[in-house]
Amino acid sequence: MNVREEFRPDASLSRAEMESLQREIAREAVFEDRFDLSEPPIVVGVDQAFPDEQAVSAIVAMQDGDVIERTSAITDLSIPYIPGLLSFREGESILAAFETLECEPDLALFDGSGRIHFRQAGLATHMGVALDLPSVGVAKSLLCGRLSNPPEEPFTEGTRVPVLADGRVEVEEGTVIGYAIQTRQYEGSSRKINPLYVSPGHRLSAETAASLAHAHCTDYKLPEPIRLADSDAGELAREARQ
DNA sequence: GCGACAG
DNA sequence: ATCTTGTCGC
Repeated sequence: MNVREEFRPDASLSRAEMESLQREIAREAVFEDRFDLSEPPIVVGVDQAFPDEQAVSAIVAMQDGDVIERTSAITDLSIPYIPGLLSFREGESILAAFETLECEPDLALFDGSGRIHFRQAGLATHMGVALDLPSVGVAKSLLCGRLSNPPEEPFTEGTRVPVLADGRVEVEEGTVIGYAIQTRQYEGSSRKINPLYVSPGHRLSAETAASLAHAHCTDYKLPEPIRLADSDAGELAREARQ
């Protein structure tokens, strides 16, 4: 796939420059439904693993329930993990992997936040804008924002709670920036499963992002394309270490 | 100083 | 994320 070079994450930028680029990305991002899905749509899941000081990004493309392509890339890591700047640490390897992808995806699911981000430019938003591809952020914990009228925990399976912008997000407070979704839950057990925090990356509304992510959680808590990409990345990381 | 922090 | 064994539950 083609990459918009002005948005390629550059780890040599200063922290202030990274934050400034994120504000530009957020202005470029569209948090409304502006996409067309081919029939049947091609959905890719993206995930990373980190052997030593390197980043492995794996992409799994699925269509109609089948895997149609798998690809990956490995790059050196140059900056540490800093909350809010994740895409600058992991973005280069992700884009490198996309540049080897042969099929034309309709949608990408990322492991991390999209609009649920201090400057509304999380990993899924940054990558979605850089690739001009409809994207969704699927996080396992909440970076910022707050739940709106959450029911009593643990949430029952199927529960969907709006995530609202709080004082830490650079947008009008109360804006719906994503959803907490309980895709799986135990019944009659003392154990509990945490919800997913889904947010639009690019070209999608929060509602559509939630529905699309949820629709791909066929067998497990995580959307299937992400789950498979996670296992691919993990396996490639083991090989890279040895 | 306090609180809060995706992967 | 990563370092890692055992352990609980079906």
